[in-house]
Amino acid sequence: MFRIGEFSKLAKISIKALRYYDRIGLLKPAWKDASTSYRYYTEEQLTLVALICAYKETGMSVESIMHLIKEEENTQALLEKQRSILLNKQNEIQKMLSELDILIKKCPEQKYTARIVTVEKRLVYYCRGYIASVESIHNFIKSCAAELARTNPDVRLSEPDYCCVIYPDDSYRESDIFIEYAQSVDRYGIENDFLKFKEIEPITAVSVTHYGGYANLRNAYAYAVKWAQENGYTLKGEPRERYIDGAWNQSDVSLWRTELQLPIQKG
Amino acid sequence: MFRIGEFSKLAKISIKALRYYDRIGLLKPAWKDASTSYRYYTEEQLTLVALICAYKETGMSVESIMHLIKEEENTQALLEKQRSILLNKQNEIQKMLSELDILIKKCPEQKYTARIVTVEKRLVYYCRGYIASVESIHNFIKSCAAELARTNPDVRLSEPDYCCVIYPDDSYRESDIFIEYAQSVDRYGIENDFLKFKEIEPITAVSVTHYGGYANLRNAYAYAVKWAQENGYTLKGEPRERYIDGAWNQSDVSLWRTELQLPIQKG
DNA sequence: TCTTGACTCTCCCCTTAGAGGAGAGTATAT
DNA sequence: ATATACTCTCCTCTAAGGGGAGAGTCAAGA
Repeated sequence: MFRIGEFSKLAKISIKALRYYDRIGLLKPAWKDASTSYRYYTEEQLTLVALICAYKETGMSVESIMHLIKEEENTQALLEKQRSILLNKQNEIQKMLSELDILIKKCPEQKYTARIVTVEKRLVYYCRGYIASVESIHNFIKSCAAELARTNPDVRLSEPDYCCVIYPDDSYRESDIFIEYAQSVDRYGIENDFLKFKEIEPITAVSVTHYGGYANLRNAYAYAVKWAQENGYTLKGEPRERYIDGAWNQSDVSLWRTELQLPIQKG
Repeated sequence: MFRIGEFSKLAKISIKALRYYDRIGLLKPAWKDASTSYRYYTEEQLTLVALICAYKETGMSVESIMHLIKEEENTQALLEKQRSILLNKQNEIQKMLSELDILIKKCPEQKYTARIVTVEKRLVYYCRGYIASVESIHNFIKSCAAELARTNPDVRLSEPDYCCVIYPDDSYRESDIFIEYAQSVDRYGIENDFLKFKEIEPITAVSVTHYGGYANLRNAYAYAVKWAQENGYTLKGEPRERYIDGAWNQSDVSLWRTELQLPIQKG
């Protein structure tokens, strides 16, 4: 039996970590003196610590390690899950590096041009729901189209096309984004919980087209708002986003095209 | 002027983040109503948010972004620093992935063999200091050798060789590890704050040789402790580690060789 | 003018995996 | 008996906000 300090040196793990693992139940000392609260560990527990540390080397969370140690979950599955987490992180870092390169090279800012558009009153079908992130927006749009085809095979998409997304939530969020997708159609159809029809009010809006990924769509907003301001308009109503070209038809991100419509009124 | 909700939607940033940035001073609202505490933002601040978010896309900390925004530090330098941080993370993830592969493939455990060694009383020079992590141990050893050569050019390393590292700290730590490096020599020399001489007491120890990286040196400890236990010895004294082959002479990690000596006594 | 619903405020707790330290109790060698 | 080393629990801290409670505020419709 070793006291915590000696065990710590033999196991090459900090005392703090041992006490923490005791507390959360990952590794209880073999015996704890009830009167002094001293922790005592056995030499068999050295092997267990080695296993825990091996798992930790993979970047796994202590919670997952706890599952593994107690064999509550399938080991291979958890390891594979961890691998996919790591691959994900790798991708994120790749993205960050390329963003960094853009900043280091001081690439010229995108030039925007604004124009006034009027969107007539028209009939749309629309769906509201939550998406995990803006990257997965086309999956949502696909499921809307599929739902329309399933429940209203006779409804046709109409010209002039109108297809946009608004974010009716109070404020912006990074995840679990609440969105509304709308697409103009030629007639009313059958509604359900997910898919409904409505007439959208006509608006006048300042329109700005953004090329590229969605991360710097903010710049388009900033430009549009500034332009409206300078030209004596005030904003009124929910901004709309029309995803024209994107991951669904263009693999080159720089060809993605998104139109922004900020409803305005004179004054 | 926009209230926080509308500004949040236009800037595509959460209200919580805006309030947080206000609190830490990264982005104060253009005006704050003293009586209601309402925050009001201007359209110029949209551009600023876009910049902040662009920096955030690189994974930079808000603290660094604050420096960049306030132009307190050299922009290019900070960006390059961030790049090296990211490259570092990339390496770590690579390591984790290979550790994961080892676990998934259930590679057979290393087989250890223990033997009893006696280390005679002998004269050593020794240095104590802190190292950032066990990976940088050979740099420390190099600086010890350099110090000896500088201050005691006439002192020779003696046979039988004795060269080891102990961790005289109370317990194990991951970083800022306090170590003592010792190497046997043929005579006393001039001491200074860093380098000293002493005779080490003779010990009997159980010796186990470990091949490979230091991450699973724990297994060697576990084996040695168990072996000592089963053969009726009790541990007594600081474990010693002899780094025989390592990063300094072998690029292939699997060829690294480390000897563990756990001092024991019969009983 | 009143009300109602939407919006905003501050304050508090929560997240990981422990680190650092204070103050008090305990083991062991001299 | 004491000195020193060791251990205990408890507290606060980390980064970047998220979630929610309870209270106050704004703007539009009745």
